[in-house]
Amino acid sequence: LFIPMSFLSKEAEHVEGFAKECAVVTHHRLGAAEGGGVGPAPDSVLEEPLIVRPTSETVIYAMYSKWIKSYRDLPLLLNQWANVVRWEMRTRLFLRTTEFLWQEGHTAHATHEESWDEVTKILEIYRRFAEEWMAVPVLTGVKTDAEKFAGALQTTCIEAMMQDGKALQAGTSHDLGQNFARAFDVKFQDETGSWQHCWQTSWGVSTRLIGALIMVHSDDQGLVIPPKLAATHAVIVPIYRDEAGKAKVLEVARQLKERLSVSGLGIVLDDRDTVSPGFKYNEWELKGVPVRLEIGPRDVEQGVCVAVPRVPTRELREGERRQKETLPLDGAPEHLKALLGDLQKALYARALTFREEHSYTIDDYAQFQADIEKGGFFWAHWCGSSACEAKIKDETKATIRCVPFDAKKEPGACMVCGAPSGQRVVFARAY
RNA sequence: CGGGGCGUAGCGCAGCCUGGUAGCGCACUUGGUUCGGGACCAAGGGGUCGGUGGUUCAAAUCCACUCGCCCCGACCA
Repeated sequence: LFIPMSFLSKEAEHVEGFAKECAVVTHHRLGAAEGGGVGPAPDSVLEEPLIVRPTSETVIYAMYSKWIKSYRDLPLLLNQWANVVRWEMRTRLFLRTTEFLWQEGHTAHATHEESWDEVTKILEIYRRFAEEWMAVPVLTGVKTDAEKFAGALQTTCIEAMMQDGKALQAGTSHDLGQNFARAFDVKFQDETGSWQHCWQTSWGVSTRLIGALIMVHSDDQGLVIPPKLAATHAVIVPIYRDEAGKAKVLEVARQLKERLSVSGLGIVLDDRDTVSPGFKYNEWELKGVPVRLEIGPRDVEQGVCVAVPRVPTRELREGERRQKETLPLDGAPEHLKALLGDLQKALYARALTFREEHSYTIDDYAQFQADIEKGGFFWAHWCGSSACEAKIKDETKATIRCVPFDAKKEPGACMVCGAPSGQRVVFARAY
């Protein structure tokens, strides 16, 4: 949690990147303050202030330099879930909180080829998690020098589009080269006995992903949680009028819950009788439970239940409140699993369609300046100069989200200066 | 730091301009009718208006000071 201040200053770019947003611990004790109450005790000043970690490269690499001596010690990987603090000027719920929980990995390798493999391997894991679990389509690519991690050779990232057309960096994987190895003296002897600096990587995703999940899928009716991430897959809402009906319906509902639960699904039976079914519908939609199963007297007679998936309300057609599907109670687990699978795919497809509908190729800078106002991703040619990048940021607040890996190679001219470009990069306003 | 706004019932707000000791919705309590999309009717309980000082016969309302919070910009995963 605490990093000696001197560690931060060992890698020049790294300090520069984080110095402005560090919480600093200067005392280790409170004492009586002059005007009453308590204050930092003057005689408890730390000889060296401690920094509340904004990221852990420096502490971890200080240890790596002690642990790593031989090529036989490599590769080395350390992963931790930890809270970090970045004293940003402005916070934003889920997206940029002063303190946040994240996962950070740190590796050391013998060769650059090997460390780069690690960088791309992790990025691919992040991509798959975003797309296959969160149902959030992402672009993968490399950050420009202006946007990369402080101290890295290169930063790769996954970038998602929110429903307002703004971009969100959802995860990063850094190629640190030998920068930190040199700063922290992380060296090993190779097979020939000569000393080499390690090649390192670091990578992370944070609770920001929760913000991404909300901003990509949810609507004014509440959360939308992709089935693969939902703890509760379905809620059963029993419907009845009188005590006799209640007994009959609840009995069947309990059996249904049991059958679905043993098949591995998370099921809640909402048998509260203090609120109406309609209230329950809305409440569970608010909580984002993927499927609601209604079961009433008529259904019990027919041996069925009614399944209603939690789809974003803007998908609903005119005059149609919700799409409903009648499932036979026999084989309910299989039917529900199929429905959840469809829902997962539909959420991804919907988000992908949204992104594509808000992605544009553009060559004219004046047009870009006008169009950027409506949000979205803009694929444009860029000469590679920081000057053009900065000019665009100043004039439009748009940044280069990434130089995409899978962009086709096509010659073009920089949107700003006209210098040659080998491929398009993605511009957007970002959170 | 620069700009803007707000503190009145548990929550969300109106009242303030044009002073006369508070009102609405939700929530809560009780009774009844309801229950397949956030129920309805009736009867209740709950605040002294962020704080301090001033003006006045009288202050949520006017004035001064003060405390707290929020939004926008620069920063940023």
